[in-house]
Amino acid sequence: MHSRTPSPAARAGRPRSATADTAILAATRAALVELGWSKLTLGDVATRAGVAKTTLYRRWAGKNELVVDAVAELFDELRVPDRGSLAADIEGVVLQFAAILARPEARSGLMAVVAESTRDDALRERIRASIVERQKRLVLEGRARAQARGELPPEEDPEEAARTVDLIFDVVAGAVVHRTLVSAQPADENWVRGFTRVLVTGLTSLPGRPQEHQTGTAADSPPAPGNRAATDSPSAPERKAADSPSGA
Amino acid sequence: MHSRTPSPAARAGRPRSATADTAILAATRAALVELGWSKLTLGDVATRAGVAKTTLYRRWAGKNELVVDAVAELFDELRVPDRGSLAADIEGVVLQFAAILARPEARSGLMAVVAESTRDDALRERIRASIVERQKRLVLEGRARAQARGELPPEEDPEEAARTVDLIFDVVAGAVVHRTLVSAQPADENWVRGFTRVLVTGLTSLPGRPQEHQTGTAADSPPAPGNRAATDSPSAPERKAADSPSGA
DNA sequence: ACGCTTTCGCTACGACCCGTAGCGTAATGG
DNA sequence: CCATTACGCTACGGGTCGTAGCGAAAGCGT
Repeated sequence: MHSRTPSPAARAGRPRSATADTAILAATRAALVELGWSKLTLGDVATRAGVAKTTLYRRWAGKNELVVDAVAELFDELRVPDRGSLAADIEGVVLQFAAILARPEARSGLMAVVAESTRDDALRERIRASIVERQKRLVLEGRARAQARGELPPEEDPEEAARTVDLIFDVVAGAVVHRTLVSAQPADENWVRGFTRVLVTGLTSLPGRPQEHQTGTAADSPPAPGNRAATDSPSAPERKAADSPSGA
Repeated sequence: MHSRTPSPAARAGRPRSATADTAILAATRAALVELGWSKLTLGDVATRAGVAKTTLYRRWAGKNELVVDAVAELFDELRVPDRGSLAADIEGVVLQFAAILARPEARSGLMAVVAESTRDDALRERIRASIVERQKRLVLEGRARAQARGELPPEEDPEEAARTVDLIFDVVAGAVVHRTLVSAQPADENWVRGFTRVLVTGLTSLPGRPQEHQTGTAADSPPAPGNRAATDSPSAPERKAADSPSGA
């Protein structure tokens, strides 16, 4: 063995410009603010970033993938503040989420790529990995903290717990998105307070597993409801060519 | 006064073909299914509908407005079934809503126009009037029914009540949309049951104006959080030219 | 220092779609 | 029968797409 590649994915030749990546993503967000999704063109982004249009196509397959990466960076700042109670923690996270969605580059970009992802499985997976999964971790973190405080009981059935996390996540993210983008009204403190009150009340005051009273089978869902924790390690965000310069 | 227009908006000349309208909207939905939003072209829709491309532009300002009208018709079938209890009624409506969102023409079309509406106020108003408002009426209907049953107390402060309706609407619609489009998992009976349980528990088991126990002021929200009930009567869907052939 | 490899900037290109103008024709109402 | 409006059709300039091809630049290994 003579030619050992010193580090993975640094094989040979001229390396990709890292500054170009950040410039392109920043230019994409700027273009989203000024033009919105539909009028954003890759040629324009390339000009703003000071690179050639062909460079863009060498790194991203198209507009969709580029915008996903550009928007994903906006969610890097999300944290779970320790405010002392479950309700207060949720309020804090929701307010942060709402603040991000209030920015025009997120508004116009995020929903557009989600819409596109309904016809493009690879794109949806990219969104899930780079945006959704990061948010879901916040829910897990908040639950762990609430359990440590004794506000929530420790989970018994892990599968049931996972389903609850998914439910909470859909409710929280969905409500904020709908309030912000569809109803077009600010998710300000008042709204977040009312929303959190309903959510926390609904979560804490319902018994662990009440009764499968009416409709029928409630807990014997088949073993594979989704594809939880089955699409992770391989086939990362899968850039067009090779390396993965996006923050990560 | 001699030239009395016999009926409003039927002034003179050749009337617009009503069949063409339905054909165009149906063709739009078909194109959404086959091509999705991004690859849908107006020329293609015109060909499918058997009309000239210019006819499309005489009636709709562009792709956005056309798709809004085409998708809006999908929501005509929404009803509030009387299942006997608030929880069961909500489950019924949510399941209907989920069924509509499961159709590909709604998935790819709805989110795309919502995304576009973030930069186009007229488009957002069109969506609100033709889609959102219709759904919100279901919430009002369900609440009235629950009040008649005694499950919910009659509202005291009408402004507070309106705010609650908006909150419920954002939570329900947002959660279903997020579950369906972002998480990309079916909003089936099991999920709807769990979601409804949390929502109904949160709504009913919180007293009308409880205690500002931990987080702080919970009820003294300022009087004007949004601009409710201020954009209604004038400037209807405002087609491009004149008449309004969409179902209505 | 020398190649080898990969990236970069640039130009040019065919293909496609947009949105409109113009024309002759069809369908109503007065 | 005439004014008015809608329709189908064709054609057009303008813009974007995504790719190909080229020479030059920037690293790595020997």
